[in-house]
Amino acid sequence: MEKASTSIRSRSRRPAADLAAALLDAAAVEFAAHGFEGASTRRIAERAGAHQPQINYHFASKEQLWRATVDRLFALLVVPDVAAAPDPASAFAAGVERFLQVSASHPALNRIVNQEATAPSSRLDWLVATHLRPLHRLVAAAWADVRASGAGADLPADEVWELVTTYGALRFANAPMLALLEIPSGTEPADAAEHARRVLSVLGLAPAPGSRPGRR
Amino acid sequence: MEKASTSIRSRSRRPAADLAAALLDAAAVEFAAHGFEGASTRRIAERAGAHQPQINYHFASKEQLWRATVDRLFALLVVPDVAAAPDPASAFAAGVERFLQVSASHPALNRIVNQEATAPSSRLDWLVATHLRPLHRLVAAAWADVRASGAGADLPADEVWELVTTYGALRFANAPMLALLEIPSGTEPADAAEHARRVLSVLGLAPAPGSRPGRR
DNA sequence: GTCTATACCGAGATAGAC
DNA sequence: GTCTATCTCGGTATAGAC
Repeated sequence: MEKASTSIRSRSRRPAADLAAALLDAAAVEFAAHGFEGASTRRIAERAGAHQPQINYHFASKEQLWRATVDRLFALLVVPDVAAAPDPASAFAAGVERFLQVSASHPALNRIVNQEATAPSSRLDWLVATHLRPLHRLVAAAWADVRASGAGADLPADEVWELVTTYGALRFANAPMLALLEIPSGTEPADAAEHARRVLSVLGLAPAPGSRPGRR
Repeated sequence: MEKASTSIRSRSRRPAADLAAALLDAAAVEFAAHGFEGASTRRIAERAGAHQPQINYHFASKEQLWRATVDRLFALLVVPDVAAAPDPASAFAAGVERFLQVSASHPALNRIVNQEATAPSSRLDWLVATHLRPLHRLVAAAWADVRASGAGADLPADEVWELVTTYGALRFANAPMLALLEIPSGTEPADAAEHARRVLSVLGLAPAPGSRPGRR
């Protein structure tokens, strides 16, 4: 599409950590747009302003680069303040909003997950075992707390997971398609917050900034 | 993964139309699993029990094969009985169920759409202009009728479109991932019908086999 | 219409000078 | 650590015998 800078940086002119980070940023974009098999290390390197063999130097292989990219994206989901919410319902709502904020600002996360989700592969096995299953467990436990506190709609935890990861996240992951359909899908924090409100409303956790949860 | 049959059919032993259909079936699976760029015409031909150059004979190019594959999948969505429903709400519900039945029996449809949805491309332009925009218009008009009849939840048409295409369809498109998460997602007609009931419930069109629409 | 053979290109990865 | 040069493989597409 477009050159990273004017051309490739001259010579050994960047701290190694910076280059690794630039490669990971570029890899996220390319893997998200073309999938693992469709993405090319040449284009990733070009986007990062580097030469293609640099990838094999800093990462062992294309697959290792992919894993490092995924690790970096999922790390954005860990919330700094654990359990700083007054009740299970607002804690859950805060988690959903956090997820959607990251989904809006880093659409590569859900794009990569959905690219892998449609076919069995060693990458999908790793993705589920390393990242998705722990998250899924966390969400299930948190939803059980919400329900035990009397809040939330009468939905099983798996339905909640599906609603949040599909209806919640795809608005940002599929932004190029929605734009062509003229369905507005802003990615500013305020847009993500508004979308989170809609998702939470389906979950029976209506506005909930203060309290007053259990609706339905 | 696995050979189509024992090996490639001996010689000119299949009507041309059959081979074209077999190639389209194989293409749907491969494009759905690996995306346009990740799929290979060699594997598609192999899966169809044909030789790779046959693809360029029956279809002009990989891209033309892809378009023919998409056309064939979207053709499954056209309902034979138009306007055979007593009221807008049950007509809408029948359309949603039809969509989810096809999504369950032919997961390639939504997989291919989602593969393309994440990045601009000439394929996405064609997909939206040819198939998605007409469908989107149809759904918007049908939802307006539902709302005018006093039925359905207080949601804008675009939200309804998003809910149906994401929460509704991804359960089947992402089945390999959901299986690893041990989230049950059967693809039998009864499973699809049950899922349709859940989706329709979110839309405020609860059971609605007979009538009694407007809930919320 | 179908086959074999192959042209041509771009992929990921490696060697070795600097 | 970074570069150029190159290896090997698999991709799409085409030529031409049958």
